[in-house]
Amino acid sequence: MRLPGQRSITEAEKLAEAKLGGIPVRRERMAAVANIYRAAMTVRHHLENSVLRGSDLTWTAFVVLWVVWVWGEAETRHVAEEAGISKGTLTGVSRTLESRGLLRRSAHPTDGRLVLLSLTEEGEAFMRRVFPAFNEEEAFVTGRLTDEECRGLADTLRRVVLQVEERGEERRRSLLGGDAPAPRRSGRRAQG
Amino acid sequence: MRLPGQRSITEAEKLAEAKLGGIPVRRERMAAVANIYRAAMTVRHHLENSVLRGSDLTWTAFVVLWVVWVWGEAETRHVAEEAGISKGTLTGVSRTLESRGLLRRSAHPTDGRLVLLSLTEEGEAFMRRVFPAFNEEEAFVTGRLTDEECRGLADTLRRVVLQVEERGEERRRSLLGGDAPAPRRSGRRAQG
DNA sequence: GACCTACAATTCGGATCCGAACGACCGGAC
DNA sequence: GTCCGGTCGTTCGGATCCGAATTGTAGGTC
Repeated sequence: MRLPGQRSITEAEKLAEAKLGGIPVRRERMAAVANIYRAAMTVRHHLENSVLRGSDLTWTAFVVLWVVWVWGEAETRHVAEEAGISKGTLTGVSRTLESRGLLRRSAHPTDGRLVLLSLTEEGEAFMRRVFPAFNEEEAFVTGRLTDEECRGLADTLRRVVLQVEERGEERRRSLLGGDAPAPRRSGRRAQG
Repeated sequence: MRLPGQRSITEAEKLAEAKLGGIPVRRERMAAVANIYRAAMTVRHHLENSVLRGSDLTWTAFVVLWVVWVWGEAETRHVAEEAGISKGTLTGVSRTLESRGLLRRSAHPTDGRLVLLSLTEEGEAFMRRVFPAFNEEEAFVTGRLTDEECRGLADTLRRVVLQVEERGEERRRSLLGGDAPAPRRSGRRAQG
């Protein structure tokens, strides 16, 4: 059991504490969000530079393969949603994976708007071979946690995701106060 | 108190369970890593489309500003490390921020190799104005967690980061078995 | 001085990445 | 049939993003 004073606060968090002396801050919330993102990037970096490097796959490409693998066959918008990328990004990633022979893109039999993604036999073989190694590294990065801590962690994080999925859109609307959201500086412009 | 059977497993996790029936998998580890990344992307997306959208700043640009803000003045390699991006990416991001008048780049007084980053007065004012709103959204996304759960979450995630930081490099070396890591398919080639 | 190793930021090829605009398609109303 | 609102995937401008190659400086040794 750790006492609060023994937590291993990072150097950056200490500096933030000093800088924010005069500003009211919800420090536990700040620390929680900062560490969610830091852990995610650290884990991604480790996996990209261990198991994925040998196959020259990016994290995103692997996630897309994984989603299609467990779903069997899926419509692109659902894959994009589950993989956490935009539809436009998926178009590019799935083309890359198709060119490597791992993914197949086929038309929906009755709805001409839809495109279905599925793994080729080579893609299936790839996942059967690489996923165990991937899972080994997942075990490595969580090596300082017990099984029960992993379950608790996943459960806690699911509640964060659920909060945003169920209340996020409403929240963003109320923050804008009815105004239309500002367009991004980058991105496609109206027809020239 | 939740019982194991009442955890809100996502649909994808159920499908993975079925697909992996014949493969030995450390399921708690898989769920932990998957939810770390999913939560990180969900939170990032919400913040980019709420407080950051109005200022037309990306998450990465904001993180860089934040790091420089709490550090006061810092060398670029340290900022890149802390922000979780490569030095090359920081060169581009800091140039973008400089062009908007939020960040200043200055030469180190004695070491000509170093570049120091600091906020302009406009950048300081920006952070004093935007950070409280950012922190409000951090509180929103963690709204279903208690203060104590946030502290526990941050503590658990720090242990994941620590594991990779302290053992990751050695681990990646041993996985490669002494071989040099394969180069990425993308990236700069030897001089043509 | 010349030379060399170490380390700094920058350059840049290729791949992502977002999201607004867009074109193709669906399905119901008329 | 034609229209028309809604929903697909794709296109594409601009910004990231990585990391190997490169350029430049530091701090020696000779």
